[in-house]
Amino acid sequence: MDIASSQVFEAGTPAACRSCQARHGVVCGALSNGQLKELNRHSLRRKVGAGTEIIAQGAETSFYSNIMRGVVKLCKVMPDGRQQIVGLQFAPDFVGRPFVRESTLSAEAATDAEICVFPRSLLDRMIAETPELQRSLHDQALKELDAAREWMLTLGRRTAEEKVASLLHLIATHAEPQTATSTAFDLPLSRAEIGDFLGLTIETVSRQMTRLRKRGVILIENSRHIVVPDMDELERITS
Amino acid sequence: MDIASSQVFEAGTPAACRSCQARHGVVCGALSNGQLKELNRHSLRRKVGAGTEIIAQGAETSFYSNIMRGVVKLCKVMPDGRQQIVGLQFAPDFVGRPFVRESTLSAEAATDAEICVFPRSLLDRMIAETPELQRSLHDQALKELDAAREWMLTLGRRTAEEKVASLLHLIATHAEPQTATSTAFDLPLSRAEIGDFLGLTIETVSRQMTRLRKRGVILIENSRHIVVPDMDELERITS
DNA sequence: ATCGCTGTTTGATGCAGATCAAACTCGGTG
DNA sequence: CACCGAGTTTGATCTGCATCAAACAGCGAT
Repeated sequence: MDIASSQVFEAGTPAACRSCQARHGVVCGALSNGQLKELNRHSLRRKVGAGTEIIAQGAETSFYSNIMRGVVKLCKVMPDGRQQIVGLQFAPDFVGRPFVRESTLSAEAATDAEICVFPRSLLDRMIAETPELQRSLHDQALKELDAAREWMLTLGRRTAEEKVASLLHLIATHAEPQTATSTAFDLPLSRAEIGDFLGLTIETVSRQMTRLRKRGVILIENSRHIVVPDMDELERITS
Repeated sequence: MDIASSQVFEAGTPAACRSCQARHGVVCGALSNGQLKELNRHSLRRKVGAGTEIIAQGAETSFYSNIMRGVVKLCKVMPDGRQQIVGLQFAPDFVGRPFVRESTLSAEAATDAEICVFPRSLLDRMIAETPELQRSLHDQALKELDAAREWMLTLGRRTAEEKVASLLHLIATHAEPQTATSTAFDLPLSRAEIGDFLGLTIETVSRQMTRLRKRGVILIENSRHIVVPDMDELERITS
């Protein structure tokens, strides 16, 4: 399950990363053609199944990734097992903590995903040489900081109903296919994961979902597929 | 009360910022002598009283600051008045959101403080020209991100008692004068502010403080001055 | 001193969400 | 098909924190 396993960089075939050449991803967009070529020689595109741990909490990291497809959750767990999701990342986000060897959180694929994996040492060097890349990662860090703080407000001050509505709004906003007002999307998270993101139990999440359904705010096609007839209505509940 | 008032930069006397020359602060440590001189010509050291709003939520910001002394709280408030503190900043932290015109949160002096104020346009230019400054601000953003995520765990998954212990631990860690195991410090926050940081009410904060006192974990010399006989004991409660 | 104001503590009661428990759904498997 | 197990929903009850209410402490102004 460990993406960092040595065969990735040593025994694996370092295939060119076509997506990166196409300038997807936070990292590749900021590089020169020469750098991109070098990065491609040492990077590898990987498909990972839902639930795969990409980075372990407390472990040394030897690589960074770009998310090319799918959703990755960032998790913190306490010694007694209590758990909190502290961020959701979507393509084309960057995963990894520049400059610091040890990760204070775990990153896990929430859905099946494709990621583009770079050796840490190489990317650290490129960051140091490329102000534009530094800037690009700085931007992402600030974006994540805003998201984290917005979520602190949700965790600290919103009711269970508002929390669930906020989560649905967040997912809907990041899901691609949207019509004018109505939106349909797949939830990348189970009820348990939603609970861990919102600081609630499974049961409370479930109850709030059915309350929203009974009020006509959402349709639950199945537990993972949601339709929102009117996004404004959902946003209103968010507060 | 508005620090950004025009007289600061137009009518005020732009005194040299001695602290910055001494390389305090996140910004000044990363600049060349020439840049520092230019920055000094346009920056101003200001004393602000506790409660002064430095940046208003939703307002355009025309300046950044370095905290030279005191504590600054970062706040988000909801339309209905519910409020969440999303960060505490101590000297020599940087205050302001690079690259973005409008602030999504307010910054307010929690204690009497001294800050070093720079015009936004000038510092933005220096960031663009100075990779080391970019790096320095990037580092701070990552540090704040780690802190925000750690606090998300506290908000989502810790009990009231653990929350209060976590806050005391946080403050104790950032307060300067510490003996080997025992620590004494001033709380920079009122009970109401602590509640807004922890997602609790004033009453619950107060009750948990007296519980910790009765158990001998802390001494409350007065409501703002705390002694922790054994930091390990406090840390244990934090979980 | 006495007043009045603001912040804090303490007490009594209520309720949102946790916990405990059981039924239901659905996709996979022998 | 029946069976199983994991995930989800629903119901009954409990509890930690919120809410409502009142006393208390500190402190500047008169």
